[in-house]
Parts: sequence; C-alpha cells; structure tokens
Amino acid sequence: MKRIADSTIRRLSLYLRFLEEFEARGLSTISSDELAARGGTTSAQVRKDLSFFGSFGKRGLGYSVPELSSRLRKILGLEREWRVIIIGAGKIGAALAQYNGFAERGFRITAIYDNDPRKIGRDVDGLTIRALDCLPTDRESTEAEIAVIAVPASAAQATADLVVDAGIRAIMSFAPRRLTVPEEVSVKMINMAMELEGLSFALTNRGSA
Amino acid sequence: MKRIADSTIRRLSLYLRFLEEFEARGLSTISSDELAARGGTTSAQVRKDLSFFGSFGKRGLGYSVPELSSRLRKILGLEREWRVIIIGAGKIGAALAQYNGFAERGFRITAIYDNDPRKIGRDVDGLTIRALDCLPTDRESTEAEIAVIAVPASAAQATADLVVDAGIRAIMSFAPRRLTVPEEVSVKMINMAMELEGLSFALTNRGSA
DNA sequence: TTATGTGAACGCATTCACAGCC
DNA sequence: GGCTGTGAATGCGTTCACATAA
Repeated sequence: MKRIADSTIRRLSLYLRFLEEFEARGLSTISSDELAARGGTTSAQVRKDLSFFGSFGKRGLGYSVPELSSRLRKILGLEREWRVIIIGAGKIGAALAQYNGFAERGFRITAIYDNDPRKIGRDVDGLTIRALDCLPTDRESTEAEIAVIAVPASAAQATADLVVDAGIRAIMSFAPRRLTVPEEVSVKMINMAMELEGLSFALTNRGSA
Repeated sequence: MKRIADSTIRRLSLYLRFLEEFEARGLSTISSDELAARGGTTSAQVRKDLSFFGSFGKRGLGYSVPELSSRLRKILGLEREWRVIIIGAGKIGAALAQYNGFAERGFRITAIYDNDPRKIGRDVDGLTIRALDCLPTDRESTEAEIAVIAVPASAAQATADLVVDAGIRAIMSFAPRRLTVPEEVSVKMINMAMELEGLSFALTNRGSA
C-alpha cells in the first residue's frame, strides 16, 4: 500500500463520524460535497482521500452511507475491539480511565498502572491500579495493543521503552517530549499545554498575522 | 507579520521547553543542532523557524540560552498570565480543572461552567461549577481570554457561539466536530478518540504501509 | 573553523479541472 | 445533468547548500 498522509487518516475518522450520524438518521446516500461541508474541507479533498483506498461511490449519485461507513471502519481497523492500557494514574491518566468516549469507539481500557506505592491497589472506575512492574507479565495474558502514556515528562522515555519491550506497537503520549521508538512503533502525541501556547501566540499576534 | 505555519509555532513551544531545561542546568549557549536533536528535527528547520522572527544567534557560536528562551516567551505571548475558563464539567472538563500542567505554563483556570443543574454549585478543585448562563456577565468582570470546550459533540457549536458572543477569541475544543467561528477567533482541536483511530489504522496496516 | 541566516531546490499535500460513468 | 475519480497544476513547508559573520 502507498504511504498515506496522517492528515488523510484524521479526515477519514471525521468522515466516519458524519456517516454514522447520517446512518442513524436513516439517510442512504451522501455526496462528497456534503461530507466536505461537515468536515470543513472540499469535495475534491474528500474524493482524493477515499481514492487512496478504492472507488466507493457512484458517479452522478454519491456514496452509499452504510457501505462507505463500513468501508471506512474496515480501513481504519475499527471492526474489532482494541485493548488499551494506561500508564500513569495521575490527574490525566485517572480521567482517561473514567472517560467513556474511548469505549464507545471500540477502545477498551483493560488496565491502569503506576509506580507510586500510594496509588497501587487503589480503584479507578472499576480498575485497580497496578504496579508498573507487572506490565510485562500482564501483557503476556492480556495482550493489550495500545498504551497511553500519562506520566511526567521526565519518565516518558523510560516508560516508552518499557512498553515497547513488552511488545506494544502503538503509543498515545501526553508527555511533552519526543519519544524515541523503533520505527515499527506508532506514536501519537497529545500536548494540551502546547496547544494553549499556540492560542497564546494567536492572541498575541492577532491583527498582524 | 508574515503568515507563520502552525507547525512552526508548535516547534517553538517545544524548543522553549528544552531551553528551560538547559537554563535550569545553568548552560549558557546552545546550537541549532542540539535543539534539533532534542526536538526530533533538523538544525536547518530550527534556524528557519527562528528566522521568521529575527536573528537571535551568533555565527560560529550558537544561541544564548537565556536570551533565546526570553525571545521565544515573548514571541509566544507567554510573558503574561492567561485566564482560561472550562465549559463542561464532565469527565474531561473536571480532569482539566484539576490538572496542574496548565497553571505551570501560565494558563490559570478561573472558572468552570456546566448547564446540568445537578452539577452546578458542586466544587471541583477549589472552583465552584457555575451555570452556563452566567458566562456572559461573568466574562465582563473576569475577562477570560481562552475557553476550553469539553461538552458533548452535539452541544459544541452552540457552546462555541456562546463563547464567541461573550467576546472570547481563543478556543481549545475536545469535541469531535468542526466549529464554525468568525475568522478572528482561533480554534485548536484535541480529539483523543481520533488519535486512537490513527493508531488503529497504523496497527491494522503495519508492514504494508 | 564553526555555526548562523537565507535564497533556492525539493517533495508532498491540496486544489483544479475535466474525462468518465450513472 | 450530476457527481465521482484522477492526472496535472499549484502552493507550501521542509531541506539543501552556501555566503556570512564570529
């Protein structure tokens, strides 16, 4: 398969959301124009994004809503459930464990870890916080596929190494640090403070920018 | 000022973090190469990013750590404190209110709002959850500059409209929906479920991608 | 000699425009 | 006629390479 841009994948996710809304409303077809309007992009962009994966539409008509959403779910790998573990039971980690938005999208949180003895054994939304040392053995049985790293920046790289050694190939990290990982491991960074700084920049330079 | 790419601003944020670490360790100069290595980019990229704003280095020597970090703080608008309000006291909103990472970077959370009567009046980390209706009048006195939208997707646009009407010009949204706002309003989207879907895609198509 | 600053070259994502099919 | 699918054109961020200054 040809290399696909990250931005394309992010848009596919977005299209799928709209398709699911349309599906819920019982609509049967949709045009690239309608998808584009909802996603804040152009119809050409929508068609190009889809074209990397095949031809799903009918000329003169548009796309079948159930068919296209099924194709997108397949492309994105969302036909199965993914097992997610959270490392770090601080404010962010604990909030994520309690957040329902992941499960709704097929990402089931199976465990939460920390290395602070005061936190280990405590309960977070039905999950018991486990010692980080347990991770390698735990994984042999649970086979989690995705790790969320929500530890302090200074511990992020060591945590990533541990997670990769345990056989995990996908990481979502909240630490403001670039993680060095083998190339077969995918990493997504989420940095809220950095986004706020982007807003600070925009506010400071508005008018002239 | 010339239009600056988002990616440049995000990298400036990152450089600033490294500079602060260097400053804390008492180092006085740093080269574009060292900054690049830490940030996972190239020295040419670092120099180009900085060149949009001026010439801060000394040829043959590098950059003065305290001077460059001060310049970056000024560029990013981080010499002042920003007042942030959170809309939506659900899992995400409440977690953000308790999270210390923002205050550390100069973003002070001054209020949290919800429109669920059962939540209004409750306390979250020292802040009392206020009725959403209070926002317009509150803002006249508090003059918050940034709003974090952590409401369900279906309410996101209405919330954005309310916030914009109240005079706020910067929004960080956690709702998986494109927000339509006047062009003078800056919006940053954070969508964790979408990032997870990106990982799902990578895992599903690994090897062939 | 060393490392910055920057115009020029490059590569890649987006946009255009139209041929192709319903 | 309407809308998709796609090569070609465009625009833009990144990389290169070297003149410039310490």
